[in-house]
Amino acid sequence: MTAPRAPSPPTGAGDAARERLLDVAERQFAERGFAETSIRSITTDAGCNVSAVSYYFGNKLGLYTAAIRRRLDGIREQRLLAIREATADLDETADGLDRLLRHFSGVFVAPLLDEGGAQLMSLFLREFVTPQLDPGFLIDEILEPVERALAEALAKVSPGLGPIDARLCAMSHVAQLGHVCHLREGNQGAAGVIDAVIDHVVRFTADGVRAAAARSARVTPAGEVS
Amino acid sequence: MTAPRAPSPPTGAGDAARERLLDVAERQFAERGFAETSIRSITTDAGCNVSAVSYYFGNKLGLYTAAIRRRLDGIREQRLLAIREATADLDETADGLDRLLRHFSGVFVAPLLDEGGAQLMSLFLREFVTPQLDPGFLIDEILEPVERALAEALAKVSPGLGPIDARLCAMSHVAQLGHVCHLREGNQGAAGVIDAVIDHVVRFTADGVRAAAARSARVTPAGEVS
DNA sequence: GCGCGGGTCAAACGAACGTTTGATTTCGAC
DNA sequence: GTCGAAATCAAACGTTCGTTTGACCCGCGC
Repeated sequence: MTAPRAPSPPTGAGDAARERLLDVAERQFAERGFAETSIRSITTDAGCNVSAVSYYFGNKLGLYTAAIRRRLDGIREQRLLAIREATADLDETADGLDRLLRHFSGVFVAPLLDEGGAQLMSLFLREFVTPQLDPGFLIDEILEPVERALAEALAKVSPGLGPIDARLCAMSHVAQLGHVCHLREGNQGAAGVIDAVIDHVVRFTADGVRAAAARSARVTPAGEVS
Repeated sequence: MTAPRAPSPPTGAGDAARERLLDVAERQFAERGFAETSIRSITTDAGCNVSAVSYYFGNKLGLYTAAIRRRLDGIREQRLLAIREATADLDETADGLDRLLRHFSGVFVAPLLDEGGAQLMSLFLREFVTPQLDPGFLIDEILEPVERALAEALAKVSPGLGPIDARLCAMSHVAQLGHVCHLREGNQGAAGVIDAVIDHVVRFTADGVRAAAARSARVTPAGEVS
């Protein structure tokens, strides 16, 4: 009698059908959303039986959750790593802010340019707007950690920028990048335009951060750290 | 024999049930999305029969379309009016940029603070991410006209700012405001925090616009208009 | 050779859905 | 009072959905 009928999935890896299901589910959930995608459509594309979903993932929501979780940690760690890389060799010249923003932005939108990467962003955007999981799940798992790390990095490379202003500036930057992802998903603008827009976003944020830092420095007397 | 069984809706207004259906549909579609909301749930809340939907709107998608259309023009015109108002009395001091951004941003997020206004923004966000209508419908109907008008206004109040930079800066500003709407929808941050965030966004964009205008003025010799 | 369990399958189940039908009610015009 | 169209209704239709069932296949240990 089928062992893994329990709510907990059976194994962890090694099953070919399991991976195929996750691949197809990621694509179809991203293209059409959770409710508009049927289990039968996924299993047909994956070349297996409908009962494979309940066998490996318990139910439809389990498959959806697994498809998101499989990618979530990777994306977040890529972004956090990009921040660390850009702030590691900081003791050079004064263009640390520009290098940080440019490197981070490149990593942020990189999935958009890959084959199949845009659909991954679409999957996250959908879960962000129409949560099937716990509301705030994606905020806690990606948005908040990345924004926090970016805020700390901004404060590090921008003398005089207070923590609150750094947080707000990080929000502004992430907001712009997310908007670019929106537009790119809707086939708005060819892939070549993306680079120009990213260039603008990096300059725009850098100018905003510098102005905020200057404003803080004017309030807090110069030479005083923190 | 029922007259308006044709795909075209019967009357235009005056029916109480019709308006009740639109009210309930707007709320439920905003809360749960198109596919997750059933006609029976809407008609039950509206206190009428399921066939009223096909009677007044043809089918479920017709009801959804009517619910969006009913609000779309109003929101867009409010935003465009806010831009015109802020650029009309321009021949005053030099703080035209700040006044424009502050006024426009206030109107943009105003629906969020009303009772029932947040759900309206949620409805638009959902259609933006998971289009049930023609893809790009909302972009053409709201995003593009508003961004274009804002870009023209930015160029007007910012001497030296080229049209392309103006467009990009308008995009950056709208992106930040849309992000605020996202967070507000997810109950992130109390209503009081919104004002502080909007203050930051206005300052942030103003700094970015001024820097872009200064950069353009450096490339294009001063005194030369366009 | 045999048994056993993981993996896969076709088939069916019950529920919920969007839509349609045909009758009934409502109501102003005459 | 009567007629007709608009409006509303209960009921059913056909489809699709997520999920479950029970049998079958295959490879491995003994």
